[in-house]
Amino acid sequence: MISLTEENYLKSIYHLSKAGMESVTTNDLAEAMNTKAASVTDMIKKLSIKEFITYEKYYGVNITSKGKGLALSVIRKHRLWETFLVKKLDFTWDEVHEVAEQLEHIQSVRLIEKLDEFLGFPKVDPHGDPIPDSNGKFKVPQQMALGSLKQGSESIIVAVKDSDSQLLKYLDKIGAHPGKKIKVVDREEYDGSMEVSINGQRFFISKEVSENILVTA
Amino acid sequence: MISLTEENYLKSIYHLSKAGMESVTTNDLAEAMNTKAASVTDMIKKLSIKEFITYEKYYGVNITSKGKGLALSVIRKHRLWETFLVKKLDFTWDEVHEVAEQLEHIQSVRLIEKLDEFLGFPKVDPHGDPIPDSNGKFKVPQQMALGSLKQGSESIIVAVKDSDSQLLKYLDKIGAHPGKKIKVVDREEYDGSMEVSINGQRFFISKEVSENILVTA
DNA sequence: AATATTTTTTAGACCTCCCTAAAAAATGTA
DNA sequence: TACATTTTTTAGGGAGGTCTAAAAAATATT
Repeated sequence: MISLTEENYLKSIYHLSKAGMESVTTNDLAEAMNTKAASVTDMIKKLSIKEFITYEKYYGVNITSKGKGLALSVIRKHRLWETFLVKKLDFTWDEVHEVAEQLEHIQSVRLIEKLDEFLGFPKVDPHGDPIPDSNGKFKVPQQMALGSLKQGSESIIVAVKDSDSQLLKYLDKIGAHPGKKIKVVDREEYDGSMEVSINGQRFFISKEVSENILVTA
Repeated sequence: MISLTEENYLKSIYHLSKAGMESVTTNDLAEAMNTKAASVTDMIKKLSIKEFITYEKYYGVNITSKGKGLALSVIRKHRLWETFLVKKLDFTWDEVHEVAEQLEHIQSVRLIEKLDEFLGFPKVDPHGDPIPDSNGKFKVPQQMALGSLKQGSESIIVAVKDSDSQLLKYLDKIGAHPGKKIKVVDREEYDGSMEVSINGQRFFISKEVSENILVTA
């Protein structure tokens, strides 16, 4: 049996190792989990005994395929629940994260298969992130940060990186949803800010924002 | 903050005090919670400090109105989720209990209000039990055990007492759902068994079963 | 290379919830 | 009423998860 806390650690380890490639450090994990390094050391010992990760003292953590499988099943549940909340219960996309953090830990294979079916087997969640299938497989989306595009280039929004509620509310306001076309009208090299056009309207967005909008060519 | 375990204790205390009227004993609670009397003593101390119950040594436990409110909100969630599982995800009524036991602990007022709306503000769950509103109010159903009816009497099934999966599967098989008419054709005083007719078909049912079928005149 | 700084681990402790064993109170019986 | 039985509580301890403080290892600086 795996505990709720262990699932959350595993999810963080999975996400951190995707991002950084290198093995995950104790400190990174402590920050991600909002806890102290000492607590992390305790937990990673347990997770490595259970063979969800491999762990070498003073070096860091690597996720095993067993661990990856479990992390992906939690991520699958999280994204299906988010989709449910937005599509069926009319939540806005900035409201779903917190609740999905709880729902992702419900243990019932049948429930999640039925939910998937009920939602029409969606491939991405409301933020544009891919939903793994029951085997943990999903298409790696061809995506890059809007902030890395040259002036004049046009692209389609596919996802939003951060799930911060403030950011999502803002993107909602300017109409920057997955699926929408976005054009880089102007780009300021000094501070990385840019002027973009969405739905024929123009907006100035900061570097921070432009790096959180993921687009495809 | 209230823990998952505390919520479960409170729910049990609520149900036991409904059933027995008297104050709830440590042993009853231990049996209901599948734990030991000593553990119960620990927990009821905590719950009484938090003023969800009053507790007198060697006497027993009484639920406070604060405690009742919380128990009812958990019960509301449980029954709404059961309704969701049956109505939207095509679960059968014998499959829902276990999953609803987990879902009932999800903390989000908004979620449960939206879910209620999505389901069309149902008044009873799939087993015929009333769903409390957000203030904990619900109509106390006029109901009695089928087993207490005289030979020849006709009534309508309103609910099923036990949520045991075996029982529910059996009731499913004979078509004994809430809403259905049922007639006591014959009644055997020796062992309390009876012959009943549902949908024009006749079945022999044991005393145990007849006491778990709740009907209204 | 020696020293200073940062990161990580160990040690010891606390809280929650559970347990077993034994003591205390309540209840039943002769 | 005195004794036996049952119920409940206390005492002490264990597993999961957290923390702070201090030690150990790794890394950076001079």
